[in-house]
Amino acid sequence: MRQFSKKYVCIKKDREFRWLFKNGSCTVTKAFICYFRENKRRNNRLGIVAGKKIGGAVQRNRARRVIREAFRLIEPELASSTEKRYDFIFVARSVAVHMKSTGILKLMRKNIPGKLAQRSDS
RNA sequence: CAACUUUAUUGUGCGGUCGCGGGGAGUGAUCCGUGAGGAAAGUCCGGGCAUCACAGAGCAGGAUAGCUGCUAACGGCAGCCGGAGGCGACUCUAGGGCUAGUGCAACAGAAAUAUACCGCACCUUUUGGUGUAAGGGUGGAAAGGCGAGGUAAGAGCUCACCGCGGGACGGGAGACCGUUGCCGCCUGUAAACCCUAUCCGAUGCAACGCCGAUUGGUUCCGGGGAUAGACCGCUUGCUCGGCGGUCCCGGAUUAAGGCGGCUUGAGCCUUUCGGCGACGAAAGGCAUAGAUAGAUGACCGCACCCGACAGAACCCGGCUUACAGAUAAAGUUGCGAU
RNA sequence: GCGCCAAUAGCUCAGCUGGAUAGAGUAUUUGGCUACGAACCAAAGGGUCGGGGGUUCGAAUCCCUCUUGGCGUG
Repeated sequence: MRQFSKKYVCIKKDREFRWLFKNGSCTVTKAFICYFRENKRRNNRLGIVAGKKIGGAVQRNRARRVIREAFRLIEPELASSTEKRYDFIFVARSVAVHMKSTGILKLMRKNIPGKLAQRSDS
């Protein structure tokens, strides 16, 4: 298990990861599995998990970078569309290694906003 | 030209926009410059560095194993010697000692470090005895091989040649090589125990050093409070009595956390000199990651063969393993041409 | 990152020290027992001993190397 995220909007602690896996909602695509839950902070927070399953260090780094880049692009859209802020954890799957970040971004646009809306309705 | 052998280098490149780590400049917005590998890998060896231990020596345990050198050191490298393979360039080689001792050698075979089954010969006699190791067969291995002499039949029993071992002599720095009118013929296995020679203290940056409060734990010290009652420990088993503790404050210690260690080091490049070479010496030049859940991605343009294996985590020297291709040098063999 | 183990039948393990037959339990299949099953009894099949190389007459075992799992350590 390997965890990563950016400095000022990161999820670091092991217990936070566990908490999200247990209590968060999730959505699944071919490239990643996304867990998310509303938080009470000012920022959206990000955590990425790239397990040993998907390959060596090169493959894991690649997956992390691609997901992080895609999240960087979609984050302003999420922030502007709703007042609420969320914690996200992306678990990389082996397909993500061979994808471009634009491909991941499309998957995120397609899946995430809808799911967020669903949760806030219910 | 074809088929090879060896060695070395390289590992998409350039420009633009956004994004990330470290550094520098600035009050600041921001700007400048920099940012993974030959294996960064496996963690198989050797060091540096750090803490602990340590008078010296020995035993035990581990490692290495032709020689001479190189080196901080090595199980690495260079050159040479011996052995094996190849027409050759060349490649591979744990390569000390079973003639120090002990152990092991299944099955087969008469017999496995010793012997006599079938044979062969002689003597007795119809069955044994004696002498043999030519031949047969077994096995990885059967008292060196082969020929002649010799003999009842045979045998290094004797002789010539060859092989191996020892001694002597000569050459070499040494491993070794050569000669020999001398002495011998000894199974294999030490990646079996072991012997000989040389080397080795242990643990590893999650080492180690420093900082650290309104927090928690632990034990100790100092001061104060309480000793009405309760509880715990000690005081011999019980009762009484006694002593210490509980609560508060301060200090020490430790854990989460932060900083250092953290990149200038046996450094890299060029030239000259010494050396067959590994390498060493001198001169000149270069600044080249330092993260701490862990930094390199996305998009656009151009070119081509459309880019392999793959990501630093204290640092070096090697080894081993993975690797699409591209380039250069030296050399061998074969064919053809001149 | 550092330190250290293991790999043998479908599954769980022994054999490795000290070299020459790969074995046990379980599972599978067949037969018996039973009215039928379970249990029990008897038998059978099933092994590149993780891969490669070396030492040896001979390697699951000894040596080297690679691969795959697992453990410890803040």
